[in-house]
Amino acid sequence: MQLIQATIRSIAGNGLSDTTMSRVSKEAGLSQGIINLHFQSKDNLLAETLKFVAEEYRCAWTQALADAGPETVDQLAALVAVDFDKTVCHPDKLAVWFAFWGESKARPTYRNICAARDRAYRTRFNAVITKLIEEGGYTALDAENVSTGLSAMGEGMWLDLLISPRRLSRETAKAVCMNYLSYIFPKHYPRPKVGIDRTNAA
Amino acid sequence: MQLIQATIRSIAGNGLSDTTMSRVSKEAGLSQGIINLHFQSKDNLLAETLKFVAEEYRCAWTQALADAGPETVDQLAALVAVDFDKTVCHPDKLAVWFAFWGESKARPTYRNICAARDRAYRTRFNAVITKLIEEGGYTALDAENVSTGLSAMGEGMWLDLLISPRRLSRETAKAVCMNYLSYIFPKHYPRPKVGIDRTNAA
DNA sequence: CAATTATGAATGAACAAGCATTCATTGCAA
DNA sequence: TTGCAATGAATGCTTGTTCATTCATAATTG
Repeated sequence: MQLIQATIRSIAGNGLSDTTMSRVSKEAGLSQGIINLHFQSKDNLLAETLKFVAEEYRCAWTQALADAGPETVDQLAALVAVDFDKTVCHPDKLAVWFAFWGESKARPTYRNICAARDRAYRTRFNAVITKLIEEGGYTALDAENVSTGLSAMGEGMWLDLLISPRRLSRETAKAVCMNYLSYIFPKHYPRPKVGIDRTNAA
Repeated sequence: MQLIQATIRSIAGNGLSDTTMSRVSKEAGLSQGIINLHFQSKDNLLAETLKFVAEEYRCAWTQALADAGPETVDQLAALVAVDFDKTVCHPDKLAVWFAFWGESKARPTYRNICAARDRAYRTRFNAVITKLIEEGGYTALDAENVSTGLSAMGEGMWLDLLISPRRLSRETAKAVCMNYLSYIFPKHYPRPKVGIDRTNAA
């Protein structure tokens, strides 16, 4: 939807607290009243925008998992990779996530949408990691611990990509996560060559 | 300062976009005009609030480093621990960080404060990790990679603590980070017993 | 086939509510 | 009396929302 895309751009460009009805409709090239016509209220537009981004994320990892094939190793690598996918990890989308996370403590609506996304993803994530631990005989590992740490690392990378995109590229961020995997699951992921790629990708 | 504390509580309770001058002054138990008297403008109050939290964080890790003694192993453990310290990792403070991170893409003022905090911290963090790599003869490790990953994991944990404080305690979050360290620096950090503590700390 | 009507999306001026900011006034301590 | 921190009513501006009106297209009619 044209208006949701305009909202995403406005949040990225003006911040959530300076995202007004008139700015969004101007961004969309439409008139003032158009948002209330289609979304009833501003609150609703914002909730729908968050839902849109969350749904896009869900689709991305579902598809990635399907494309990865039957091997658990590939499935886990695919789940990590999707976090740094061009669409999902777009600067504007990152800004949207952080904008809503910042408000989520005060707004149950936002928090619930975020928590639901998290639950769905983590359930699947946990299952893949549990399977890899079993298949690989990594008896010393705890699935909950690994999945909590790995997904936290991914989210922290998003913050770095949001705040200092100059210092970090999506590729480098992914490489750092893969490096973590290579230490946790040494039999399944190659230890990358020393040094992180410092070429600055757009 | 009384007004900055009130601002922190308001951001945590109402969100940044519903944090108004009247709400903050009411929260502080003072009158309408008081903020402009002491801080000139709302923008300035918010910037000072962010600076306050950033400064508090800087003091915390500086002190932690001083208290840790001369051993590099202890220094790194102290830097990880401080992220989950009761004061620094307080729910309201987390809400403040995420609120400003969410706006930072649109507001250079906020972004600069965040980036400055990041630079100072990461320089020190990197130095400690570099030293441990040298001392321990971990030739396969790249300091930049390890420090990027570890600090990202810490920030991701903050998000989990903000969104789902029920699922995760500060202690558990720290344990997950320490588990990462035990895989990266096996000679220096004990591998914790399997399973993460799931007791739900307040 | 042309003329007319019906339909629903889009408009933008108007409105009340809430906002940040100002400043003449107050209260209090020195 | 003096000096200064604090007040809170008043101000002008911006916000979200409404709704009578416009516009473009589809359906109906003679």
